[in-house]
Amino acid sequence: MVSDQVTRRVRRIADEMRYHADPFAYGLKTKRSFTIGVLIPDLCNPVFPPVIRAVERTLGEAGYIAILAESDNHPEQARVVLEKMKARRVDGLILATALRADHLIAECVEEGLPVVLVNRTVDGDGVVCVNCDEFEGMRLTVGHVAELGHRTVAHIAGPQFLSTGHDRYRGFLRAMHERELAADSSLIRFCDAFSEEAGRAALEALLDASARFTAVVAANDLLAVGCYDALERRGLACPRDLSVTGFNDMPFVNRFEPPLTTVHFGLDEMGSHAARALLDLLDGNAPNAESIRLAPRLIVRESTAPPPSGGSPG
Amino acid sequence: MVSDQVTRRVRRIADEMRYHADPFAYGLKTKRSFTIGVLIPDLCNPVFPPVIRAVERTLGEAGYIAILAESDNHPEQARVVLEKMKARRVDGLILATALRADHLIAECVEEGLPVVLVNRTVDGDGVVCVNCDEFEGMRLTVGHVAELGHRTVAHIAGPQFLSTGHDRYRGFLRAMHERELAADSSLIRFCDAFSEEAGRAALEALLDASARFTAVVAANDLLAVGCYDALERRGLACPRDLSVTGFNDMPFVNRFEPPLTTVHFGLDEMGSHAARALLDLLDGNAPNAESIRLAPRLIVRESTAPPPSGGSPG
DNA sequence: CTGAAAGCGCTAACAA
DNA sequence: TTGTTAGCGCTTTCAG
Repeated sequence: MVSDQVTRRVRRIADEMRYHADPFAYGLKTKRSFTIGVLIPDLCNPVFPPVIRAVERTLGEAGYIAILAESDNHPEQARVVLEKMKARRVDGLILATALRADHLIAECVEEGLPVVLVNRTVDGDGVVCVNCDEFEGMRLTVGHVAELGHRTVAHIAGPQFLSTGHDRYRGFLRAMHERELAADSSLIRFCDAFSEEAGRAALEALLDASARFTAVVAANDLLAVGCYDALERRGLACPRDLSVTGFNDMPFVNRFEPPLTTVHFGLDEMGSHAARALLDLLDGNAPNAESIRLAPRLIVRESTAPPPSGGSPG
Repeated sequence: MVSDQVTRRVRRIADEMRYHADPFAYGLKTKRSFTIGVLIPDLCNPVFPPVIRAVERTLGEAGYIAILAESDNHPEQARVVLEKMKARRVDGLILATALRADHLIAECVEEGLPVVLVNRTVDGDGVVCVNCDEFEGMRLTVGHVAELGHRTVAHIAGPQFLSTGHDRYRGFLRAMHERELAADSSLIRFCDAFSEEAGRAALEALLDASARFTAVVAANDLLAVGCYDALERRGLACPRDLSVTGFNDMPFVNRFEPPLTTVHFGLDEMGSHAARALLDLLDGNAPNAESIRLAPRLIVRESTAPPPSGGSPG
């Protein structure tokens, strides 16, 4: 109802005067903050920066900003932080911290707060998730070590209360079965965190036990580099004495010693998908893809090799 | 004027009812958002996560939240993003993107918006900076390679429009002079970004030139790993053919091949100092430390060794 | 000392 | 279609 030209002129002058609609007044009236809460376990895990970056970009293009917080892997910390975000009147949430059975999420959903999970899923449905196809990732990994000639392969599993830990564990079992390899339960160790420290401890425990194995499939890259540490402490070499694989292909693992064989998927892609799904929710549309599952790809580097001929280190 | 007991009871009931003062109404009235803008060049540079984490923690304890944005090393992007932050009515700014002569910062200061620079300084004064003692870092580095027996040392310098690039360059020159080593200008290459790619290109250029050198001091870790790439392309080995050093000791460089000799300083410490300085400013106090300079420490790892006896690669 | 009311800068509903 | 106004939930001032 107003000419384009006038619109432009007004816009220009508004810019010149550096006028911005006051977000407080706007929000007070409309209850919208154009702010999204993004909750991750740990910023210093190199997996997250690429996804956060993609999330912030995608959100930013739509006029939203993200407020970032870490849970430090503590559910009670997650609760505190979530409460703060709600107090800040966030319009929606992107969570990378979800437990498999997470009442915090159920709560948000009940309150009608749009939520998207990234790199996590939750048991049951009703909440949009974007993650990697963990089963396929494990199939690729196990296939690779099997083809290298490994028959006894160990698994350093992640926390089973996290979907990534649980799905990769189940994926490992299934893939072993498909390859007709025995998944000896004494060759599986569960970690209570996705950390280098936990990975090191788990592999040391495995090496201390009498069982023999020539390859170890870790549930993520951090766990895998923890395995490097365990090997170093024992004076063993990777991949000469033991092949190790990771999951995530986080930045820089290609430069590690040895460069890590791992499962790659688009971390930035994961972030932008998640943000877009949330924007859909925010627009009141059901997101066009209910849950998004990214295709993984195995990146073979130098941490895997055929098994040593003279036996195993275990 | 109200009893403690009553206060507690009210607090408890408010919590139970999940009452939160509305930030919109509060902000509309008071013009305070309890929000800080944090601007960094690039989230995927591993230096930043630790500082951001520390910043967010410190700010969070004081009831503030951070909104994070990346400039992608583009001043015009920085301007856009800063404008958005101002539109969001941030109470203050923490900038890791400052140019040495940055009118954006001058502008903020004029507007009375509290600003603290982190890992950057700005020419002249009037703005609080927290960074590492770059000169001392370079003194440590040059001292180390000199003591290893290197006489001809090259420098891959960072962008000179950034204080880190400029100060480390000057620090290199000064340290060489102190060691009575010639700082041959043909052995110095300037990069226009702190990136692996720029570091690789710079070292390749140096290797292509006829000058000889046995060690290269890179202005940061990313540049240093770029040097690794250049060496690999030429079939040269570090440190056998060439010693290389970095700066920052970013996470995981200890796992690189070879583990990088580099200058360490507390990234988290830098972040918390910056946040605390900003909180001081916000409280109307002049920050108790005008500008904070962190002490560096050299971490000797395996990327440096005595010079090869048979000459140099250059 | 306590309680009422104005007003922050917007949007949306309504009246003209 | 256009202009006016109530009111969002706080803080702060001012009157009681």
